[in-house]
Amino acid sequence: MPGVSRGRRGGAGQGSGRFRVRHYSGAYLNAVDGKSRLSVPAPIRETIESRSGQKQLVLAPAEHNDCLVGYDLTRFESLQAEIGVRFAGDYGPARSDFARAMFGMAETLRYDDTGRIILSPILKDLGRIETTVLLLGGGDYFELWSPEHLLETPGQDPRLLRTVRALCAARGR
Amino acid sequence: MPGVSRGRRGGAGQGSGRFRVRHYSGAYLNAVDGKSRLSVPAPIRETIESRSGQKQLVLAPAEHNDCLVGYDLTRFESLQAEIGVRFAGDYGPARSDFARAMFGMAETLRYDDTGRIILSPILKDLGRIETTVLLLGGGDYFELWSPEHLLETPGQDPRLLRTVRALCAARGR
DNA sequence: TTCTATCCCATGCTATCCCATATCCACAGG
DNA sequence: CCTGTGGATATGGGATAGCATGGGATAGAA
Repeated sequence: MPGVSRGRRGGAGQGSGRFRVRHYSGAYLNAVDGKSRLSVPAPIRETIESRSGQKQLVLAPAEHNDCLVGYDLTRFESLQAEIGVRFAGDYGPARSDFARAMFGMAETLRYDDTGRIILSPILKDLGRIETTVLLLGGGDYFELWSPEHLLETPGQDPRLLRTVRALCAARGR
Repeated sequence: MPGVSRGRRGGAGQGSGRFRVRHYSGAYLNAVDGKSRLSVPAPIRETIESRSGQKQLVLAPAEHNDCLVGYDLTRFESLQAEIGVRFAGDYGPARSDFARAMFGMAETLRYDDTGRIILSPILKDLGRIETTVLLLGGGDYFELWSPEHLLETPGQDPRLLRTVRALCAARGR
C-alpha cells in the first residue's frame, strides 16, 4: 500500500522528520468533536509553519467541488496578488464581486497549542462536513472533504478511493 | 439559535491570537441597536489595528453597490495615490466627481473600548442599513451590507448567498 | 432644561485555554 | 521477525476569558 499508513495517527504521511516540508501531501482522517474542533494533522501544521512562519491557515470553499481548501498565509496572499494582476486596470464591479466571494467566504483561523481549529457551521455546511474530515495534500494547498462525499463523487482515481476506504476502515467506520 | 450558532456572536472568526492578520476575511452578521451602535467584529478590529495601529476606521459608500466600504487609515490614505494612477492623464470631470464622492461622503470613526461605532443616519441611508449589518472581508478593505439587499443583488456567488442565508438563519432572521 | 452622544456596567453565550487520557508510531531489544 | 517501551499525537471535558449586546448614567450642545 504505497502511501497508506505512515503518519502518526491518521494516515499517509510525509515522514515525521525535522526536514522542512514545503508541500502538502498525504491523506489523514480526523474527527470533528462536539465543539466542532478539528485537529490539523501534525505534518500539515509543520508545512504551514515552514511556508508561512505562522500558526494560521485560511479555509475557503473550493470552486468546483463541495469541499474546503486550506492555504497557508503565504500562499493565500499570493492568490490575492494574482487577482490584482488579473483585474489590473479593471475598476468595474467584476473585481469587487470576485473579491467579495473570495474573501467573504474565506476564514482565517489560528490553531491552538494542541493543533486544533474550530470549524464554523458555515464552513461545515460548505464542505458537507459532519463528524469526520479527510485532509488531502494538494501541493501548495490541501483539501478538506467529507470522506463519504468524496467516495461518491464521480471521477476520482480508484487508488485514491482505496486509500480513503482503508483509512475509514482503520478507524472503524 | 439551536443548530447553527457560532462565533463569539455573529460569524466567521480568524482566531484571537496576537498574530498579525494582514487581510480582511470572513462574514459576520451583527446587530444595529436603537442607538445606531454597531459592534465591529473582533477579528476585523484586530486587522485594523494590525495594519494601521489605530482604533479607527473610515466608512464610505461603495462605487458599484449600495453598500458601505470600510478601510483602515493606512489603506484609506493610499487610496488617494491610487486615484492619481487610475485617472492619470484624465483632466475631465470624472476625477473630481470620483474624489468628491469618495472623500466627501467618507466618515472617519473611532470605535470605543467595547469595539462599537455609531452609524450616522447618512451612512445608514447610503448602505440601506436598518437593524442588521453583514460585514464581509474583501482583502484590504471590508464591506457593510444590508443582508437582505445583498441577497437580492444580482451577480453574487451562490455559495456566498448560501453563507448569508445561513448567518441570517443562525440569528433567527 | 431637553435632546443627543459617549461612557460605564451588566449579562448571556461560547470560543479558547488548560489539563487529562487514549492511541498510535518509531525504535530498540530479545 | 516479533514485541515492549517511550514519546508524540489526537481527542475529551471542565474552567476561563473574550465578545456582542442591552440599559442606564453622565456630559455637552441647542
